[in-house]
Amino acid sequence: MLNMYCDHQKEHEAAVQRAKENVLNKADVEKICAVFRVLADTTRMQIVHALLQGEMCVYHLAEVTDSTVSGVSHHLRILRDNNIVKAKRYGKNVEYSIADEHIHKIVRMGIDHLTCAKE
Amino acid sequence: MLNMYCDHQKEHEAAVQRAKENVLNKADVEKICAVFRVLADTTRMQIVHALLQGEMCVYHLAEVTDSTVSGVSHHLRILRDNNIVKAKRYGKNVEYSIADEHIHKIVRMGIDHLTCAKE
DNA sequence: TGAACAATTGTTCAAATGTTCAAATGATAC
DNA sequence: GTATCATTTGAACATTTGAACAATTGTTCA
Repeated sequence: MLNMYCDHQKEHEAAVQRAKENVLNKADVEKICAVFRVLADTTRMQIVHALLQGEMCVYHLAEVTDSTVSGVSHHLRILRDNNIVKAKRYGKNVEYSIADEHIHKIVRMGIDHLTCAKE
Repeated sequence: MLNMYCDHQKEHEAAVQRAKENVLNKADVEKICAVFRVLADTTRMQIVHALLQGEMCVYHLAEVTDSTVSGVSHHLRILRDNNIVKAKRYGKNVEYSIADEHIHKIVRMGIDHLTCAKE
């Protein structure tokens, strides 16, 4: 009998109820996860972290992150497509920067979670 | 000539300098990314979001997220291994909850980023 | 003990992902 | 126009990943 499945149902009924009422719709979940998915790659995280220090071109990003220019460019495309960084062309060079104040906060939070976990 | 590579080097020199001085070490980057990687899956995001409403068992989580108990259990293992949720056994049942105040904030931030992007 | 329930684990497979190299595009200066 | 620099793109490859199923472990109660 399904209703008997969880002995603590009464205690946790309210939480389950709230959870069912607050289900995020599929599209929203997908969008939220997309941001995290983009930030879940070490090379991209390094790129974003570098850009928190200021505008920079592919070449320097490759230097700082110890990757190839091509590789970084691929990652920058993903970051751009997801509105995490933005690009500006100055003649031959393209300078990248963080697109959104939220990204600062999200990354900062990730770092905080790390340093807190260390203690 | 490498030094000539970026015409804006002078303007962005400082940022590059700071970025090089602030490089996160490999292990730290990996740990930060791990959190994001775990939160980057739609099923896991739904699980975490549900748990933000309160403690819950696998069965209810499967119900709320419209997945199989087995699948949810696999995901819960990943979430546990990464200190995102914690488990408590009450007799036959295991109740899960969010492990860390930071997770609340990180997820909240992800949702904020979404709603802000909508406007 | 065994029966029934709750949850976890192992394995397999298709799909998605990151990295690399070579080629192509964009931009400037001659 | 050509030459050169800066960046992007495409394709091939290896790796990682999540979903699904069956089998297993842990717990309670008769």
